[in-house]
Amino acid sequence: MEYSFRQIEKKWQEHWKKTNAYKVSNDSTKPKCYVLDMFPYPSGAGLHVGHPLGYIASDIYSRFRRLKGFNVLHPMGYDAFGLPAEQYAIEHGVHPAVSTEQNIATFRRQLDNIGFSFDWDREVRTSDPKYYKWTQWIFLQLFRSFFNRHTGKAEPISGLVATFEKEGNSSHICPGNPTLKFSAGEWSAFDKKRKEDILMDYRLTYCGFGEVNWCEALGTVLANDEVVNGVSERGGFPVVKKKLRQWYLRITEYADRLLEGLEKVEFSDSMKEMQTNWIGKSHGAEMDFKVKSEKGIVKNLRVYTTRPDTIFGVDFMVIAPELEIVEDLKSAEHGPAVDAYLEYVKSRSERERMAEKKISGVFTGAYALNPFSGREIPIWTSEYVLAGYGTGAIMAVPCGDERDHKFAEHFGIPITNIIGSHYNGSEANSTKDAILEHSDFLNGMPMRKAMDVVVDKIEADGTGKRKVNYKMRDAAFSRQRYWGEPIPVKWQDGVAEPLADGDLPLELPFVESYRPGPEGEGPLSNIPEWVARELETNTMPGYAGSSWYFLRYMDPHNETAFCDRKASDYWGQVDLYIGGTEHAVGHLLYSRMWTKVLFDLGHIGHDEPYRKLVNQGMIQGSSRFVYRITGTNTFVSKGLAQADETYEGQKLDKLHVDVNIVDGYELDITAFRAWRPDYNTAEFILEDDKYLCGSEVEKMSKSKFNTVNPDHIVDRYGADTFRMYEMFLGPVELSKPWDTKGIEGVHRFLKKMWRLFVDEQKGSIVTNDAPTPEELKVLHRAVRKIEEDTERFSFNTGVSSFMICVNELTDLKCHKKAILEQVLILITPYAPHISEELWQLVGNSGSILDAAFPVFEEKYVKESSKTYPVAINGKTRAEINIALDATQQQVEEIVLADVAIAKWLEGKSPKKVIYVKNKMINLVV
RNA sequence: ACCCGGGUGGUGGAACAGGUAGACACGCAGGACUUAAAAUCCUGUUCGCCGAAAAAGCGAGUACGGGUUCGAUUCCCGUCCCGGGUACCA
Repeated sequence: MEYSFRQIEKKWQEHWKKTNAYKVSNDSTKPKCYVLDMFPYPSGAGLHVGHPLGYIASDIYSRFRRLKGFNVLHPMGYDAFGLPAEQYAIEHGVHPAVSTEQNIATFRRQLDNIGFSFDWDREVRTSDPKYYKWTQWIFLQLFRSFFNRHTGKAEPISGLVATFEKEGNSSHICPGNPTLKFSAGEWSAFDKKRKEDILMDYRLTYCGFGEVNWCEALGTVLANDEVVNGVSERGGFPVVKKKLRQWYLRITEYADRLLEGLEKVEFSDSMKEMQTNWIGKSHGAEMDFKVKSEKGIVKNLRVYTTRPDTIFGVDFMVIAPELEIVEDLKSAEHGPAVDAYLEYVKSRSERERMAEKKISGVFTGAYALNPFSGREIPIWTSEYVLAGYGTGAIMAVPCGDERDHKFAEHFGIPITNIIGSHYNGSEANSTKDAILEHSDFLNGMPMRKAMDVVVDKIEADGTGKRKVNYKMRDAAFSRQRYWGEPIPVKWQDGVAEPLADGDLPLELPFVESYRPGPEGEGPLSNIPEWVARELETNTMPGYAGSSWYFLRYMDPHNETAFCDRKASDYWGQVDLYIGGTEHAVGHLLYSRMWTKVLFDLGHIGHDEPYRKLVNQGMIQGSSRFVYRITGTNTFVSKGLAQADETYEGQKLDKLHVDVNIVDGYELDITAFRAWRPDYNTAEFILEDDKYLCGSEVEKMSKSKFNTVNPDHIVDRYGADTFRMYEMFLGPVELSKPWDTKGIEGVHRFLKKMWRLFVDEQKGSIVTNDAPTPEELKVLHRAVRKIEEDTERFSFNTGVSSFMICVNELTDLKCHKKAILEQVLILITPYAPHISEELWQLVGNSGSILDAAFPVFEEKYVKESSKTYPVAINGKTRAEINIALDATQQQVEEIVLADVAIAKWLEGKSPKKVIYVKNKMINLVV
């Protein structure tokens, strides 16, 4: 009887399905545990070996908690709206709903292959109207709410209207228009449109205008990563900025709550740091500088600075090129240069601007006046200042800021040193600890103190004020696309009217063409009846559906609520959330905000969605390349190609080759010729009779031919081997390129475990003999280690521990049921199929899924002595076995009596003997 | 450019609170079983030096350069390289 994994795995997968083994109830006396994977986008390429890494980890943890007596919710679903399906539709004419359905079917079949414990009755799809009905409903909840800064939470906007009627907006600063002020009387006198416009500036989802990447040639708006070097990735057409009406999520109002919430959750420090930096809260001041310009139109220039103390070190000002006042500031002399520069900046994406190392900018010809000294400061414009942050204008202090310093050096702007010896003349120093010099009334004052002194002074004379600033901006919440949730709003006389809850879902209509409408509007604007109904033509972005899906899993079929309060109270927070760091500041912040809003409005009972977050690393692809002599069909082996990609003076084309027809680095020439018709007649120049490929680590993607389909691995080695191998590769948090070499070892291990139970000829060899102390020690060491490792998500060392355990039991020739049965329970989260099969084989009737996890007992593993490394000055020179309860004095005596140690001491006596119990001994000579 | 990770044998990785660097595997080399192969098992495997070999020993060694410490893969400072994110990919 050999280990026939194909048959075993099929058998148990069918059995689990038949018995509803993974069905989860909302009604249980057991403690709950909610384990969640980040939503996959069902891409057309299907599942590759990188996807399941996190799913296997969460599946192991789920099964482990179930064995520990928890009611475990472990669902799966699909983030099914998105750009790729729409792009595919444009190119192939297949409706996104159809291709998405197919992709999901593929994903599901592939997932089923791996033996996950998902409760598929709870599957959700964001593109299903039954689901997005509630995405739209939450959108309307946001629309009908504002953030009350006094209570610090979302409240119905109807309450705000009541306040306006009584007292105007004096107690509620308008977040969308901070200078807006009106009385109760004025409010009543406003017409409907005016009132609605004002309310829009308070709502948590609101309409405004924003810049998009507009590509005239493609007639569409492009995502940032579809723009490369200022042109479209597809076709290479010019891309410019265009202002369009957009919906936004007023997430900035939640900035402080999102920061505070981080203290209550278990995310890695780096994750918290990324979110904190993204929110970017800073304390500083807004300051007005009087302006001297030729045209004389601009009176003041307002800057935001976090360092008001450096006011006397300001040597120039920089304003963002897109600020309209640039037009009014430029002088006749500098006008042409400014215009040319603005033209250049227009073609630059924000990312390119930030990543640019080359310094660029132009002087506008205007000056700002230092409010204290009256000194004239030249005003420049440069792409390194972005319009969206602060006021879009900065006061540049070269001696204290690296970027400003480089700019000043590049353009030869004289640098004022206000920090004395802290500035070395060649590098900025951003210290806050210097004593100020060349700073008028601040001279001799420590910088930290000067900050307050300056702000007090400008607040007193009205030229500025303290200001808290956030780097985070409100999130754009509309897309000029088809394949997304329709926004449930009608436009009547320029006023956005929300649909009634009863009219939801607002279903996505069928379209003939996925082409965008005129002037970059979404494809929905091409549908006459949609436009006739005055419906919004933008759709929601990809992150809408994923901002709340974890709630829907709790109560997926509810038709009267997004999630019953009883269900969300029972399941509460996600106890373990596994996903990649690429979602650090997008999805994670949005879903945290939505959760807070739903909490504030009383729909759920917790305001942080995820209690603990574990980041899984990315499985990268290891690409392979062949080298073709340009213009021929002859391929040169890697080792023969020159470093500059030439061969005997001829140029070579470096081409991706399917990794599945390469063994290590050696190309399967027959398979290569069969791969594509144009390679049928390929010729090869070999080295050592082999064709060797080049390699590079890249993101796993279909276009790079480096994807590996888990189906192939499962077919060859089985799901249990695949699961354990993915874990064995290394820590889940780490990224690593996929490589199948090594999988044999894991497969061998499972066969070795199998042989503890079964002999090929004799069948079962399990006995009912009583275990020896040695066997119990092996078992309990494994229990302790595996429980610890699983608990702290160290699955790779967990797999090693199983190997050690099985190796030792094999050495002991242990075939005892009392031991082996316990090992099976330990391993069932990792390898559920084989353990279920052997569980049955040793004579159990029920499923191993609900067995009780073994309880570790110290008494079986207790040792009385330890072999200590004995070092002299930190170098290990001997090993001595000493009782664990030995005292310092006993240890010293034993060590000094040792021959090897005596040799090294050369008769000297040690200055000090360091003895760390159960660790080591070190002699200092 | 900025923010966050990572860098340990030929390879994946281990070392959990600063305490024997290289667990467990892969690969490779040698051997056993076999007509042969597969499967399985056994031995060795960081590098260098010493040595016919084995044993034993010595020295170096965790990207690089410094520092703290009796002791650093682990903590601190600086540098290089690779990956993720930077707001419309998901």
